[in-house]
Amino acid sequence: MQNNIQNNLISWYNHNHRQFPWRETTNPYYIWISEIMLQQTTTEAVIPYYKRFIQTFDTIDKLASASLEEVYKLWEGLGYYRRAKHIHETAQLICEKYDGQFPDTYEDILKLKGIGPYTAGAICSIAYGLSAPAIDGNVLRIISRLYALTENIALPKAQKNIFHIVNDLLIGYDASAFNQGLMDLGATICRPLNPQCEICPIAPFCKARQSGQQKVLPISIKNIKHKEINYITGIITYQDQYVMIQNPAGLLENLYGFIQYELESPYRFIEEFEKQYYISLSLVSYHGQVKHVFTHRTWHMHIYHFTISKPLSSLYSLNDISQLPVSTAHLKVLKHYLKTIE
DNA sequence: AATCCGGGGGA
DNA sequence: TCCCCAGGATT
Repeated sequence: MQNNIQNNLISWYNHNHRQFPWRETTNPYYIWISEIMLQQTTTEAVIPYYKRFIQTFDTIDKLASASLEEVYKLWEGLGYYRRAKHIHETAQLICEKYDGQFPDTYEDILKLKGIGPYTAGAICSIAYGLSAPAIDGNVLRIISRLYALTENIALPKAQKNIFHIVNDLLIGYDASAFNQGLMDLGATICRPLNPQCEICPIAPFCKARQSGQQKVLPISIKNIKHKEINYITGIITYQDQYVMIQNPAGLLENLYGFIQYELESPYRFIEEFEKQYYISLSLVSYHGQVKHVFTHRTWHMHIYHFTISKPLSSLYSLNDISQLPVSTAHLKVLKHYLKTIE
């Protein structure tokens, strides 16, 4: 066998690849679910969610007939909740349009909601053995080093260039092993910091290593803007029940949480709440603050306990709440609040 | 092209 | 702290 990038990588992958539950199947439905969960999410975080998900919905049909709420609950804590919504919608579309069979061409797969170029390529190559690139963060880094590319890989132009490079490399080779080989190489050897070039199967072909630039490349410069927001977060109770609302479109869409306003005083919270719900609030106590960091913002949630004198529609007991999909931020708030009233 | 969309872990 | 992670949709 010829000694080249492709053969070295594929052979290395076949002998050294990592074990994951989604690598025990080529069922397109399972590969699809795993690839959606793996978007911007570490493999270790995905494992328990993946197992639980396919155990609960072992067929596309069962996923399609489930309620959206049930799918959100299985996604609770994983983040990027639109993924759950898209998976649910897409399962229903597959049942109607494709008779419950996951589509098997790149074009059809790419049309599905929540599936972009990376995920379409991954599903095509892993589930169907089709020759399609799957360009993720690992591949951008590896190809940048392999060819000593000096462009900023955060830019779409650089990413398109890399797509074409991988597309050419793939022709005539095992796309599944090649694509997954790049992922494993990026995760274990060609890591962002301190790449292990001594044991890399494609080191002889690496331009960055040849020129001593392996600790400089890739160039990856991103614009980061981080906002900090203060919230008055209201724990509003009626007897032993809590007011929880479902978030509108935007951050944490459709997840449940406590009512919070971007204000500086709990007294202004009362004004705002009464204006919106026409129910009077009594301020009872302060319970400290909880910080939650998102990628683009940080919430400082100042927790106040209020009571209402008559019931509101969205009241839930603690037992009810455990059945609702709730954001990690507000699960932290609830836990903190309960600890302070022990 | 820029911005939004979560949460966790490593250094 | 900062950065990254098997990215995609929207504007």
